Amino acid sequence: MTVATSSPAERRRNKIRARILSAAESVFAREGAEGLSIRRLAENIDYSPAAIYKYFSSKDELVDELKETFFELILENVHLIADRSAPFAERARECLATYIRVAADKPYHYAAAFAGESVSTGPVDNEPGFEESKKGQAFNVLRNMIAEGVEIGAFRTEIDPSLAAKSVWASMHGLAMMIAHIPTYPALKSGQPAMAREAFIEFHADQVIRGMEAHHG
Amino acid sequence: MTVATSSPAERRRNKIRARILSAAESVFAREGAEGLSIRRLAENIDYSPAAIYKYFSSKDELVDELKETFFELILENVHLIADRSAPFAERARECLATYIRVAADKPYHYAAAFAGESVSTGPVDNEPGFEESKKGQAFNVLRNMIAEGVEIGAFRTEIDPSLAAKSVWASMHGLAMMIAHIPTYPALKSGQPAMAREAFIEFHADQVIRGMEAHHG
DNA sequence: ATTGTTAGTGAACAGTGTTTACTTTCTGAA
DNA sequence: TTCAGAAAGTAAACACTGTTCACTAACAAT
Repeated sequence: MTVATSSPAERRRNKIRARILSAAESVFAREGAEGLSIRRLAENIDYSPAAIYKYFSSKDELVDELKETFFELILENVHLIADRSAPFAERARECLATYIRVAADKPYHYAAAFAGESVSTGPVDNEPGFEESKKGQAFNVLRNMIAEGVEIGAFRTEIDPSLAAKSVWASMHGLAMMIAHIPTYPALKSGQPAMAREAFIEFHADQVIRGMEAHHG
Repeated sequence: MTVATSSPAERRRNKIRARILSAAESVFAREGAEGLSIRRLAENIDYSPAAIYKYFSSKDELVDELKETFFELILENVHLIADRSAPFAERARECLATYIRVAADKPYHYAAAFAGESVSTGPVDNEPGFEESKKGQAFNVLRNMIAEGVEIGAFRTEIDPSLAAKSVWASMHGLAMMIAHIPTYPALKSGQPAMAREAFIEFHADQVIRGMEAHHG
């Protein structure tokens, strides 16, 4: 407890850690988790492979940090829309669309964030730590938005926001995954005019929201 | 062109091929693609690792066959529902739910079928061979069902079945992936009573269909 | 019986993530 | 300033992976 929380050695260490992460990030973004090998990474930053293990206990841990950072990015972008003072309908649709856009921008990150090497890795609900994780926070934004929709009468009253949020998230997750794995999604038959991705994203978000809407009259 | 299409040698070969696939299938179902190694597989069937390569040109090709067989299973099950003479609304919802149930039954298969090793592997649309693939056929069942819904006035008239089918598929794909990667999905907060998976599947399918429904009156 | 194709193999190649034993470098206190 | 101890960094090995190659043994057809 002398110099707050940063000795020279410590700062140096963090810098190197960041350099490793940065090098890893750029390879990962282009070639995904399989393409990112410890040996290649070590070569990129002029270290020995073993050196990496002084900063990360495993490749998984390293990749996990990339994933967390990525979900921070999603969360930021979604928050930007969610906190806007636009009409509810528009705000809701844009939140969902933004989620997809960010995912589409870094397909490998998105796919890896869910398709963790081992099935059932990472907290997604229930387990302690979900509320605090970036994923958990993103989920909360979504749930609150749905709750607002129910309150103002835009969505059906019998809708449980927690439950619906899971359904909506699954739907958006599906499109995000499709785009992540198929660069040309949504490709159409060669004969027809191809619908632009952006338009499709809006259509999809619209469909998902329609599923919750109330119909007075 | 002598004995039609089956010499003794050929039948023997197909038998061994099937034995390899069968052994691979059971390992794959339990541990996924990563857990299925050529060496372990070879040991299981008392062959040398190199022998496998006399029957399959690569591990990918072997796994691809498992995936195709799996999608055949999905297609069969969905067809069973689609061809039933039940009310449209029920038929539609059960088609979607069935897709999820089969996926949930073999999570590794489902996840692998989409998250092929290399991004953009396998035809998903546009590319030649999609119409003929099991995936393509499943897509067609879905599109036809939506077209029927539009025709009988259950769905909005402005809906394009091809387009909507992609959106709906994405939504179901999302839930299937969630379940595939998180064995306990949809887990709820420890305080609340957990909603059963089956009920959640129906809820989700219902939401997705609602997104297309017309509202007369 | 001889040829040629096919089935099957052991050993190696080129990778992978990770660990261990070792050296060097730096830091913090006597 | 010296000196112990921790930390940084490494070469080499371990235990895997998918895959290929040269080779032998078995079988089919002429």
